[in-house]
Amino acid sequence: MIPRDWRPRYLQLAEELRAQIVSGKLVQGAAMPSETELAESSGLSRTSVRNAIRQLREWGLVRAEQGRGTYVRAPRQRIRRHNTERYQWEKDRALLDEGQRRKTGGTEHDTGLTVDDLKFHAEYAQVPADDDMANAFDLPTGTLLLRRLYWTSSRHESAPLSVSYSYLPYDLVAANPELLDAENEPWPGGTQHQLFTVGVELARIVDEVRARPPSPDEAELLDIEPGVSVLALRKTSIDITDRVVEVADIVFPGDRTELVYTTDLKRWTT
Amino acid sequence: MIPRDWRPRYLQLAEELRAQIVSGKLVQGAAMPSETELAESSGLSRTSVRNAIRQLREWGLVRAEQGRGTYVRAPRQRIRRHNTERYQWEKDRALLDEGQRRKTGGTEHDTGLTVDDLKFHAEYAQVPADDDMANAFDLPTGTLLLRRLYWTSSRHESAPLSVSYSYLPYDLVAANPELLDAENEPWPGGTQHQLFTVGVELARIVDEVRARPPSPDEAELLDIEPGVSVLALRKTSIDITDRVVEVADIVFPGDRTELVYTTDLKRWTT
DNA sequence: GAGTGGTCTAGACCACTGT
DNA sequence: CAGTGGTCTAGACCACTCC
Repeated sequence: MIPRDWRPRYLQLAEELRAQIVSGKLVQGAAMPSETELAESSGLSRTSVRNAIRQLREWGLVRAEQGRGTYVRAPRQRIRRHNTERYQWEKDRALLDEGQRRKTGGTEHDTGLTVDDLKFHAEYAQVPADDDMANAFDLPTGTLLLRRLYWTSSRHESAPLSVSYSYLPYDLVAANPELLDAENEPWPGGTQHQLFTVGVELARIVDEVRARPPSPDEAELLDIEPGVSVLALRKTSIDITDRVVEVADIVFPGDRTELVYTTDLKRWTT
Repeated sequence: MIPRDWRPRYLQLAEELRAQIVSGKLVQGAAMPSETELAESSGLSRTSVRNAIRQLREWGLVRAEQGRGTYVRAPRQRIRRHNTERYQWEKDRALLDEGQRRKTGGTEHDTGLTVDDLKFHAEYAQVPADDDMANAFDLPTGTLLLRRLYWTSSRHESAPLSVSYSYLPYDLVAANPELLDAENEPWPGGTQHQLFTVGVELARIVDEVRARPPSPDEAELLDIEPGVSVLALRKTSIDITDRVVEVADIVFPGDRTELVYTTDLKRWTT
């Protein structure tokens, strides 16, 4: 006797379609049948079909585009970001000469892509610190900050791998006017070398990691479907005088990013 | 002239309700009006009301219970888990005598709660390694593992703060039969002391952090609504002979957990 | 203009919870 | 039992895209 399937029918449909996608029957980039077609072929109402498709979107398997159709997503470029090693590597690199610094950046480190595969975007602005930033920097609310918006995307994929807002105290970086101009990005050697030019050496970096739903803006920028969360990283850089010198809010698409941290433990001395 | 509100009406309703919740007009724990009531009072169909409520659930603001009603969620116990410091602290603690080890555990460290506020659950099983685990341990598929399921919850909140599957090579821990019995949990001094009793000293711990939608089981255990992601942490412990001795998959509710990592940087020696 | 996904309606039956 | 949320139907109109 065949056991009856008591799951809701829209879920059954969602799982049938999922099976077709993972098995390759529906190839990546291909258009799915329209909702009306699916309703007819499955014998369900369009409402139920839409419920099924909502599932598939939350699973990150399909992308729906208003007026065009629903498409099977390509499996995306995944990033593994080894932050512990990355930060030390960036610090070491800040002392190299320009030629060596120019050779490679942090993102290539993570993705295995070369500089030529990547498109880089930077945008600078001067903003007063809101309460949150003032608190993060331990400076008065309203203190002038340099806000830098970055994103980097692969040439093969339009959506960026991450979007990052980096904040620096304006007075700190104004000592080197070149740091105020977005035209100088991508800066060889990155932020740690930029800080080096104004006499700052980092002592430690604190990463706070959360998962949360994307804002509408973030969902569009990162090209993720509603229901897919983002990894939100707040990175706080502290220099050797115990002063917070940079705060960065970095947002990654949750479905293709992995953050890796290594903790080295001190030896027992028994 | 008042600008017309072009957003969908279900979203407008969702935001009205959100405003009532954050302003405290709808107090935490209180029942929301039923869907039928909301439909009447808002002049929308029940379908649209349900769309609005789905939004509120994804925002983590309300909980819907089949047959009972929809309730405003209490703001939840948040955890900030300082893993870098925690792991070193656990290592140091493993060398203390039992009385001192018994005093406190790792979870209190994170939450500020005392031992008495916490309920602890442990469940042991022997399982053969699947491909994933075999790969993580660098052992043949099918190797016998000890699988330990843990969860800890606050007495004031039924849902656990995290759910953790910890895997150990069975042969390794079998050297101390006490380690095979879940009755000995919570073990004073935790896993690092358990490993100490079989002669293992950890050299480093690698954490891999992702965000993903919860499995149905996880959603129920952690009491999160569909659409709220979990933070999934794979923690790999490596001993001083470079052998993987523990792999733990730990799942946190994304809407109330923050993982914190500190990277100490080496001084420049210019 | 034809076809797509997004919104919306007015019903219906069901499983589940409380009394 | 009545009331709740979960599923489902058979329609409708809209904004959008592409031809």
